[in-house]
Amino acid sequence: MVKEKIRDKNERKQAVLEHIIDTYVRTAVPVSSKMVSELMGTNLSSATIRNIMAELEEEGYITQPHTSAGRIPTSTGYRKYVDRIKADVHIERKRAEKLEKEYISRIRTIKNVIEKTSFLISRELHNAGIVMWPSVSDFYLRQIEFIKVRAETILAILVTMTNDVRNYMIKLDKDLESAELRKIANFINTNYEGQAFSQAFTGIKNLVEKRSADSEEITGIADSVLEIIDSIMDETIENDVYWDGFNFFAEEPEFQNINTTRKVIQLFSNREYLTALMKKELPKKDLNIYIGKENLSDMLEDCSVVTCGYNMRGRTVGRIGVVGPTRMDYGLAISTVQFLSEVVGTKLDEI
Amino acid sequence: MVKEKIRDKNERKQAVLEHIIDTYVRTAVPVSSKMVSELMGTNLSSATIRNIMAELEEEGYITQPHTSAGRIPTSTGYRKYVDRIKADVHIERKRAEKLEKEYISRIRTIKNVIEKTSFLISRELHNAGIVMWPSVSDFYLRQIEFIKVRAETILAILVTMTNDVRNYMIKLDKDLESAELRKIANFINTNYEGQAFSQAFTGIKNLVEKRSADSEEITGIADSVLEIIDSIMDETIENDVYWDGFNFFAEEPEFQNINTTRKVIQLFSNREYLTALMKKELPKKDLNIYIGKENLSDMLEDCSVVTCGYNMRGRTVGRIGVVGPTRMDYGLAISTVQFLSEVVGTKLDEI
DNA sequence: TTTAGCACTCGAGCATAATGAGTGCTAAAT
DNA sequence: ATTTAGCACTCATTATGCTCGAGTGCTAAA
Repeated sequence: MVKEKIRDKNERKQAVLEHIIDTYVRTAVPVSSKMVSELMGTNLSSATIRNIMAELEEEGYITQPHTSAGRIPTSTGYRKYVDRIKADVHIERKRAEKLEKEYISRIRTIKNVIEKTSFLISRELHNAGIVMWPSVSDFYLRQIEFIKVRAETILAILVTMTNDVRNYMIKLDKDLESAELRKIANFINTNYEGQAFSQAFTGIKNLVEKRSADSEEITGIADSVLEIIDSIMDETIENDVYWDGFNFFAEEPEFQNINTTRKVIQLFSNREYLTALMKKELPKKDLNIYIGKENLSDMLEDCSVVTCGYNMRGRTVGRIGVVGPTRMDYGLAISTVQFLSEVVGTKLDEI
Repeated sequence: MVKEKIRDKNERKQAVLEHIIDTYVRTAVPVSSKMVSELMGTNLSSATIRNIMAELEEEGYITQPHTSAGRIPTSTGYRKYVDRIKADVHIERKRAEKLEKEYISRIRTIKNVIEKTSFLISRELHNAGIVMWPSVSDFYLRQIEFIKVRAETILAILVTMTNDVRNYMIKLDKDLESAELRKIANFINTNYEGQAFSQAFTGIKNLVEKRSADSEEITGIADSVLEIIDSIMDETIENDVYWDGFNFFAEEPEFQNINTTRKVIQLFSNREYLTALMKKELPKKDLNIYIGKENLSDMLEDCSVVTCGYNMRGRTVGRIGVVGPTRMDYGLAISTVQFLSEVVGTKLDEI
């Protein structure tokens, strides 16, 4: 019986926290006990709510900007809220269908998917949408070609199964003839089409290093092949980040604060940080959420970042996400990012 | 004699305007008559200066934020100032040498030049540096290759004399064999290496359309060649814009004003506008300056834009410039942009 | 034509007070 | 034991009035 009561109480407390967060997210104004009391269907007076709110403040979930103001959630408060809702957040069928339809036209390359997705995230959530490309080494090889640009310099062109194209200028120790280059390209194209670049490259390296019989066509120039492959592998390991909708920040009331503004601009002026942030979480497919001060960088201390990995052929190869002020509709953000990460996965597999 | 006096007077008036502008640009604080009187070496009292300032205000060159404040320049004021100084602004030898030295290392491609230049502009002027790429059709052909990606789809790869690479996916009406593609590439490479792409392409079109004897190698597939050339020409006509140092805006006092801030963010969130702005001025090599309200767009009404064309092999093919608040050191901006546009020209010709 | 001198204007800074939203605490009610 | 009515208290916000001083415009004298 005692246990029962405690659970009741905790649930009520939780409900209060949720109401505070929901309305604060909507209005950007500190929430009063009276407000919460009205929102809770149960007829609890504001005085009771005040007691509960005092406890919530004690526990660090909410805080007062000043004595005679209502409460606003802390990072910890948002965290508790998010941890509670994240498991059972689901996108509405209608929204899901509407979003999926946006991918119908002109989605032929990964680039198309990346751009469309960051656009959709920013439009739907009114915040900056960010998308990390798969590393080129995770793409699938359709074709590789080498062009001799001048003595000892070649241009390697990688065409992926998704029709994205990458090129790398490579300086070699030894000069190669166009015919030799064609031989190498031919060897790779016939034996490795459809494989991931990383896989293809390690495959080639193994074969060449072992001087395997399968690679007799290129035995004479084995060293150069290894040199080429190594150079390309160096370049293809990077994950680029693309974003859109930074301007939505300017519309948020948080933007009144010059200091916050400066930090956000700083953030979006230096590519590296956002890239590092997403890269760190890359291997996992899971949803990941950093709220306010949970972010290690000052630049992000007034922001939250919600990201989720996406798969290509069953492997997690990139992440998509949203960056916005801490006062963010986490439910919507989670459901949208999570859903779109699935869509990105399917689209990538479809093309 | 009368004429002589009037010139004296006008010159004095001009000097007052210049002092107001110089100090306002430095301090961002309205300039008082006392201040100006001290700055002018001549011993004119503040009362006299006040009379002159009243005239300047009458004529629309300066304005008062409020009755008991000093004066700040208007767009017209800046304009008059700029028109007066722009002819005899020259960069100091030392600065010029220092800037030129920055281009020593790792400048091998146009991309390197573009990125270095926008970085230098933003660093030197503490404002956003913008650089418009030459259109690909103005690049010089080192090599062109075609890769057959699948039936009726080919990838065209353009390598420029500066080692920049562009690729375009082209859908054809008719299928072509790899051998045929190689023939076309070969034809172009042997006959047009070193020429500007635009020139090469029109040359090819003429030849092929006339069924000239010089093009007998490719007569069988003339239609396809024309189709390919047309597709590429469509794509290569664009001028991309690159920028850097947007974050410097956040440090200017103008940034305290949320409204200005919003507009500036809007501006940098939509690529098209800046591109259009520079494109419009492209054909001319001249320095171009838009001050405050002279800009047609609201987004730029608190900003000024200083741009200058740069040449490649004697033709103006792109522009570089700076975007900053109206309160900008125009002298420095003009000399830097002008000088760097020359440097860009030489560097492009060198690589 | 210049300038000293002075009245005038107006923003900035500061103190004071009223208002009211919202709280915390206590004592009574359930 | 829990809830709540009631009330004192706090403090941001707004308004008001005040002084200070920077800067002006104008006038009359130099």
